[in-house]
Amino acid sequence: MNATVAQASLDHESRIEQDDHHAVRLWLRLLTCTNLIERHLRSRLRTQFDITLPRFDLMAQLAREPKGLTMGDLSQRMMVSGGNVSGIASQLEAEGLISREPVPGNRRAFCVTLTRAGQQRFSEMAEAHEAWVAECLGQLSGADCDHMMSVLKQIKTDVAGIES
Amino acid sequence: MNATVAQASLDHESRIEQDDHHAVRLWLRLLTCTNLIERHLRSRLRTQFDITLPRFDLMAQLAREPKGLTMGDLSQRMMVSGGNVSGIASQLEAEGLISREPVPGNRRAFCVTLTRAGQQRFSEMAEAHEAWVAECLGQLSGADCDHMMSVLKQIKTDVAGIES
DNA sequence: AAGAAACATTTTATGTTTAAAATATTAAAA
DNA sequence: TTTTAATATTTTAAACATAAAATGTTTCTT
Repeated sequence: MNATVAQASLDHESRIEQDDHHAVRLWLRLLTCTNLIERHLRSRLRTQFDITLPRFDLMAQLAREPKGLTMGDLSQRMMVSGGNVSGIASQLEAEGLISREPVPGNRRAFCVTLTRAGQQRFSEMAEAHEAWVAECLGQLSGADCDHMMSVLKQIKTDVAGIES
Repeated sequence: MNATVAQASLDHESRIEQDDHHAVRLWLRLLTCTNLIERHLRSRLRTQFDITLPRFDLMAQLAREPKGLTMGDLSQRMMVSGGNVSGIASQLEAEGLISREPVPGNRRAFCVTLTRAGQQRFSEMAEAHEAWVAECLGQLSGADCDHMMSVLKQIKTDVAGIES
């Protein structure tokens, strides 16, 4: 990684370089795999329900919180920018799937909830979505699934610790 | 998954439903993890080298093929649309990092290669990029890494088989 | 050779995403 | 009270992404 390292540590360095290469290879495969599935789901949502993945994700967050969420909550949970949530929410509101109502004690915030139509629509989509995901990942053994879950959890922790 | 299934198969069905839930949970974690790392790399590339991930990816493809690639090759390898490659390549060309030259025997195609400056620039970035990825994934044991690789390979195959 | 089909790329229109600026509200400090 | 800082959201500008149309080239058929 650094051409100026002492020759005495060459073995060690080459070992580290190899590990780095392995890490990159794993990363590329991880990325390809995720993109493949994401593309698949995106395409199905488009063709079957004429909806985009971000819109579906926003509705999924709301479905988990019947009491509603603020725009900021949504931004945080979806891990996207506030401006992004703002745009997506506008579209969903125009379609009558969500509603934005002012919060009594706080004139800055809006409480976003699924409308009746939104709940109905989402439950249909969620069922199909679950089946599509199972189609992609269902072939994995329980052990593989568990192992992946724990490794990914560790990665999540590792990455979160970097920027601190 | 289907509310109309016979009661006699309830155990079996509930088992399937549970597996589906597991699949969704795994998918969400996979997505979160990948996004986390991608965001991290994107941000580092931006701050350290003032370049975007797509531009870096395009240069990475060219770095692997010193003889150059056509626009169509790039589109296929990067798994993005041709129009997209066209736009990204224009910018990189304007910055003098790649060059597009006509192919002798085929006036339709262009051969895209890294310029001298592009090679130099990319090798700096690649070194840093590798270290960043290792920072994210380097804590994994060799066994975990190998296991992930094989599981992801299977997933890739499974997903590819769906749309056929 | 002429026309049709396939190929390689670019352009256009539309939509997504982010960062940053702008707007407005609330809370805290002087 | 007035200023300041923090909060919540929207708007704007730029990059990215796709599909579809347009352009030009090559190959195949007849």
